Amino acid sequence: MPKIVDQDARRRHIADTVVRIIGTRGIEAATVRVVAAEAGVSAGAVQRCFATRAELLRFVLQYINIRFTGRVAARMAQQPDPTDESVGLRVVIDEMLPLDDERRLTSAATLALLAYSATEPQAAEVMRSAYTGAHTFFRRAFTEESAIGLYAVISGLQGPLMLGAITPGQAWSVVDATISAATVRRPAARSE
Amino acid sequence: MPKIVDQDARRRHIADTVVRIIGTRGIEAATVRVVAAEAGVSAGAVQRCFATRAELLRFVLQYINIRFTGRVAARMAQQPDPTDESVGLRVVIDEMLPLDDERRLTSAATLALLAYSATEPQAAEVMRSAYTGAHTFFRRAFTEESAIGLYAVISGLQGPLMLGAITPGQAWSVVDATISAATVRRPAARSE
DNA sequence: CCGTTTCCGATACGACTGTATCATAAAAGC
DNA sequence: GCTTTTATGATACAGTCGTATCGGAAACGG
Repeated sequence: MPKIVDQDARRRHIADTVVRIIGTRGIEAATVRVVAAEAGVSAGAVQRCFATRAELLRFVLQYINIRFTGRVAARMAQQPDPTDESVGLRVVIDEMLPLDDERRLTSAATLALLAYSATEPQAAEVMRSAYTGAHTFFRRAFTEESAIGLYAVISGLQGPLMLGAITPGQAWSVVDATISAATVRRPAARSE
Repeated sequence: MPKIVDQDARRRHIADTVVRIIGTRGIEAATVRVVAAEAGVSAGAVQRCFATRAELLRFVLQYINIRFTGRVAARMAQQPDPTDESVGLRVVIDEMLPLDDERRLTSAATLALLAYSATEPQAAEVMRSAYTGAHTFFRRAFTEESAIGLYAVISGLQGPLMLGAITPGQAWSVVDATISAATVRRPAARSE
């Protein structure tokens, strides 16, 4: 056999590169050649990892979700009380907002891939399952309506934040107000 | 002079076509040739109306906003009480949500152009001014925080709605709850 | 140490991209 | 009615796209 490389690791490395490219230059710049060059691999390597560009973009979408979960888990692990639900909520929201360059890249890429999903059924499927996952998470603490609303607020704040139309402080104020107004799942948890 | 055509009308017609193309086949499909063919004009005509593709996309972004304003105004004009603020609010929100095929096209195109704006400073400028306009509108009735929050909710509902992850009914429930929880601009308007 | 198998990077291909150029046809001035 | 002027649609061009193909390097079985 020829020199074996860890294909899965390479796929993740390429996906990381694609997120960076889409986040900085847009989805149209994420061509096979550009991705290969930026990732430091040959164009053939990209082709062998992903049969088509559509498959690559779909994988990137999944990868962003997986990476997101991993980051949240990592941050939760080093919290004093990892089981505290409100802390977990805050970490998840914080990780979703484009509050630094790193998360700005991810937000921009996610936004581009959401728009991409609007016209690509297979990508839409991936996006939908990601949405279902988020929804399930928020449903742990809130009613269905509040869960949808909170997720919508966070998603909707990404655009203005990226454009610099609002400040991170304003975004957090809105999030806090939304959480306060949200109805918790178990009324017994609140004194009302 | 040769046969004169209404350039502005042609620009709007092309922009309409571009919205349809982006909404159905994605922004990458909005090439000069495809746009020309779909609009029923020559490629040269598109070139003469818009010097570059970037300029075309920027115009489409502006055009969507102008068209949006026009539609809201048209719907308001045929309301029994066009000055009723709550009715206006509801019309604006209704027009922003992808609740039929027409508005779905616009939402998908807007989403794609927002993602595009994330990496194109000039388009970002247009997007920002559109955001400022919306913000100003919502500020007429609500506090700044509530205005940002309401706009974020509506924006954030577009994705799940387009994906079919939530129903229009759920979306409206969330919007209603958000409006109810929002603090109005003049406390005197409410009995508290 | 030598097939043999497997995967590697490079190259090839046809299609399509955005943009520039250009001959031509149509309207306006007189 | 003829000249002048200008917008028109077609074509040209260099570059890039996604994808298919292929010779050769690298590791294993023997």
